[in-house]
Amino acid sequence: MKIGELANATGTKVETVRYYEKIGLLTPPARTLANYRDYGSEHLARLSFIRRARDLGFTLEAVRELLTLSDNKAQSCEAVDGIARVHLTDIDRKVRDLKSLGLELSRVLGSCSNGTVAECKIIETLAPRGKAFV
Amino acid sequence: MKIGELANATGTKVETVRYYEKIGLLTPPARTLANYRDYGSEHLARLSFIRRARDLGFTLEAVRELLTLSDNKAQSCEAVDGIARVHLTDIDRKVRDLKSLGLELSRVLGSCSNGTVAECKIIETLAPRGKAFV
DNA sequence: ATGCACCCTGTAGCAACTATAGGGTCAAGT
DNA sequence: ACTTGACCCTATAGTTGCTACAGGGTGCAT
Repeated sequence: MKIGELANATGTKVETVRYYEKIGLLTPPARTLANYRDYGSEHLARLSFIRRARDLGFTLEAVRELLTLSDNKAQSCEAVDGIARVHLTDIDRKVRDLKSLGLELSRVLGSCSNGTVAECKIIETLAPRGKAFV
Repeated sequence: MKIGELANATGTKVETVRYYEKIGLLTPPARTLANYRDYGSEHLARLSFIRRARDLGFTLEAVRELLTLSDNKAQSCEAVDGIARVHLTDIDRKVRDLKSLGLELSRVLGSCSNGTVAECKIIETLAPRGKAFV
């Protein structure tokens, strides 16, 4: 498929696709006679992963790391373990944060629909954690 | 508290705190005689919210919007409703994505701990959605 | 054969930080 | 009293991750 089709299917800008190729996140695809990029379904899956991981707040470096889990079939268990473990704790935290944020938004929305404007405690849902200052 | 303490308590760089003030996300705090910024606990809560929302992949503009839910006590139900509703669907999707990503990482980790290096299907967990190209 | 929508490379601009330069403040130690 | 080190100030330049031109080629339909 052509770059515009790939971009469209993944909700990406064409320029961004070329950018990912430039920084080595996407392998350069085959070219047509007219020098157009010609992508296959593996590019589609990979780009989709990159975009959604970015949307979840992972940096490109983190994405690159996650992708090596998939790329490098014959790597040591320790490497895989290390990468996966770090990102797992990260993911757990994000799920918790998103859920409490979602709950508070639902609460505000609910009170709104029954006529009153509830006081929004949205900030408190993501209160300081860990080394809080006393 | 001083800017360094606030930054430290929220896992932020001092420069970033000043940047947020410059773009109007944080209200300018009181100053000491020596012209040092002097923050209170409301700044701590607000900055913590901003940082964690950013970490969840919300843009600064989205964060600004979420914060208005909290700031502007006397706003119309429709405005509140609109903002909350948009971000709620966003949050639901993110939770789903994070969970399947987390599951795949757990699977890889599990197979690793029992000696084998499983083939990593991490890319497939965030497969193209919606307008997939056939 | 001529639009029009798409593709190419290259470069410049924007968002959200991050680092550096050049200088002031303050508590601790000597 | 003074200096040293960790902190603060403003202002500005650099980095990351895109995004938007500029200037030109391709390809299909009218």
